[in-house]
Amino acid sequence: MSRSVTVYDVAARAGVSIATVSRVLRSPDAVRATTRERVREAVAELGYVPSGSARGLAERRTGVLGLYFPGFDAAEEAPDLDVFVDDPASVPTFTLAHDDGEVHPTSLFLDEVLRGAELEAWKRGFVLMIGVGRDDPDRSTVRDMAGRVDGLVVLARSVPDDVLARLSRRIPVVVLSGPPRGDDYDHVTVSNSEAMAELTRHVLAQVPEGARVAFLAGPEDSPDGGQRWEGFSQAVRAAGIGTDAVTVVRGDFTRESGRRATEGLLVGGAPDALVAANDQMALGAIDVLRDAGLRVPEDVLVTGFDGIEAAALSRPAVTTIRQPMIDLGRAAVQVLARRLEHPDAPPAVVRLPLQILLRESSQRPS
Amino acid sequence: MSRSVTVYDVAARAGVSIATVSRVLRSPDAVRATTRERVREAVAELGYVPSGSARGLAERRTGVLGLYFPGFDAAEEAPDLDVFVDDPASVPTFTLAHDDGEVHPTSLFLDEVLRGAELEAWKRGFVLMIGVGRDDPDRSTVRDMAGRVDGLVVLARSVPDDVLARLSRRIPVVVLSGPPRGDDYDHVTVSNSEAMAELTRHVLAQVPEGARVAFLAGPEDSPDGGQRWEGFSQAVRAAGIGTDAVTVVRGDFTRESGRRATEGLLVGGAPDALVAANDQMALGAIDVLRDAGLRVPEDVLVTGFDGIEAAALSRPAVTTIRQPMIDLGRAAVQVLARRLEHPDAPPAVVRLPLQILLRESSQRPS
DNA sequence: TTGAAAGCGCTAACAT
DNA sequence: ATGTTAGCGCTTTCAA
Repeated sequence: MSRSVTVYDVAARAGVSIATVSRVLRSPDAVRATTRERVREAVAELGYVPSGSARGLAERRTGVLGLYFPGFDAAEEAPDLDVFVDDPASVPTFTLAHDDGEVHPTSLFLDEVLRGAELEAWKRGFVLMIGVGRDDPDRSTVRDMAGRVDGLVVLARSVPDDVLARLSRRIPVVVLSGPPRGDDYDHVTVSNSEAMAELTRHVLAQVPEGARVAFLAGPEDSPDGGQRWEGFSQAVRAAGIGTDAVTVVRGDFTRESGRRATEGLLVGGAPDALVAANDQMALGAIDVLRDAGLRVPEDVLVTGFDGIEAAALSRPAVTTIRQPMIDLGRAAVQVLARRLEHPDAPPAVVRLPLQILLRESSQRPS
Repeated sequence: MSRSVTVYDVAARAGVSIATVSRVLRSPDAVRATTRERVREAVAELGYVPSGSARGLAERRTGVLGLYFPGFDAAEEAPDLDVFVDDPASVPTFTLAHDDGEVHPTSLFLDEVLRGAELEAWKRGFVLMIGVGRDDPDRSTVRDMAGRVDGLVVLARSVPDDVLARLSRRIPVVVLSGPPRGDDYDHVTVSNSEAMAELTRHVLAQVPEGARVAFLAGPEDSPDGGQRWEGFSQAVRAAGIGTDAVTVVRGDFTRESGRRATEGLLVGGAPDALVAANDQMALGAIDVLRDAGLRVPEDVLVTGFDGIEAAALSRPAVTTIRQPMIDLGRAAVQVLARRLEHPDAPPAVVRLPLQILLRESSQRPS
């Protein structure tokens, strides 16, 4: 591990020039079979692994694609972990705990996007670098990444506009999820509003004329939340429902906020249907409805959005709209790869279909 | 996007030498304030982003750590996704589906390890590169990675021994999860067998003398499965239970295999307690027990292993042992970072505590 | 088919 | 405080 083995070492060992070593690695057919073998042996004997940095520099491409997320953890929340305790005996081998199923509602979304991105990157011969945006004043992480990759996928709104603009002067950038704005980046997104409108129609079809309908909105500054609201309100308007029959309460996408908002809602009397802007809040709403003695779906229809696992496992199972998470990741990398091949193609906007999953919570028993 | 901006461009623009530009970026205090400002302006105006390859080459370190997994997807299973349809109208914006909660039991484990690794890497100023092992004859992905990173975390058994040996000549390698073998790598792992023994004792304490106990084992070649079996059998022996009172059936860690194995088990009569080598199989077992009219935990005690979300959400909630997944990732990166600082320290083995989560499925109502 | 040599963009002595 | 310059390890013409 002292000094790394280089082309020079391999060349010397095989009795050839470094150019030949390079050729054996990159275009083996350009080298006579016997020499090729000699070089390969030297490579194996020395345990040679080419330096990615040197390659990247010479080739002017790194073979790496980047995926940049907004923080899926609060870094400051994570207690320091220090595995190097002085007294090994002080580390228990297990701990016993009574547990009532505390479940971390962490970003399954990002996990799956990541999977899709990795798969597609691999198919195209790239490896994937990931970075997470934390409260990092100058966004040094994403800039670091930009210097090391051939292209970057960033989640919408995870990078300030000016930083993004700067990075995109060096490498192509694809913006994932979130409303395509009229910028010059490639976008990959989903049809939030259309799908929500369709789901709303499905709900409205099941409630009586003049029923009370409620919308449980997300935070004001969420573009996804905004699009979902638009889809809902459009369907409601199209159904000729007056605004007085519609109540809107707002949460912040957490289950707890769904509970609070629903409690507020119930003060004015229970609605016949409750359309939530995401699954977590829908689950929170169901908690509160149940406590209030209301049955879902018999008394109140409830729907969510996202397709998280808890929505499927909950009783009643919650009707929702699933994001094509894996495909979002795959599509983003595809778009990036295409951009690398055609730097001057016009900006692309790819819109992926959502899947509406009809489950118990939205089916009024007839 | 034509030719990238380099130090030379910045230097020219600011009217200084490239060394000064480099200094402004790396040790700003070594440069007079006015020059520093001039350089910074040039950087901003040109949108300069330093090349990671060039840096890596000059510095002899990349600032990147690698995480290599065994394939969490069957690449060949994934249908090709091609987002560039000629007729955009052919792409639906949503699809409607009735759904009964099919849940993908994918590797939550790896997702969380990844999170932990990324967090710790970030704290230490590294970025993370990830790679997935697929049926790739010459393991080119992991070798590619090895050339691009300063250190590598590999999941146990995801890389053949000879390949690993070769990579470790270039960069330090940490092996994650799985039994530490007497090799020269650093290892980070958990106390599978001790925790399983403890859980088994908990179960045995609740069944009558002479009760029938069953173990639902994992695949033969799984080291984790093996260690869990050892913990179980050791506790059973220690309790003075004869081998005739213990039945062992084997599955492959999937829910379906848990069902099949349990069906086979029931042919010989229901056991009083069923200890499964993972959660999925425990859930499958509960499916079958319920269908057979047996109640959990009243008639049969059941336990799992892993701490997946479905185990917490299922009714009855399943007693299990949770892997400290995030901490595994964090610890692996810590060990790697330490190795980078002390290349000659003796190989470390870090063993993280497991958490036994007692839930309904293993508590005989008294 | 092979070798010599010129970069690739940066860092870090060493000079000034 | 700043500039000059020699690498870092590879790829890729261009010659032989």
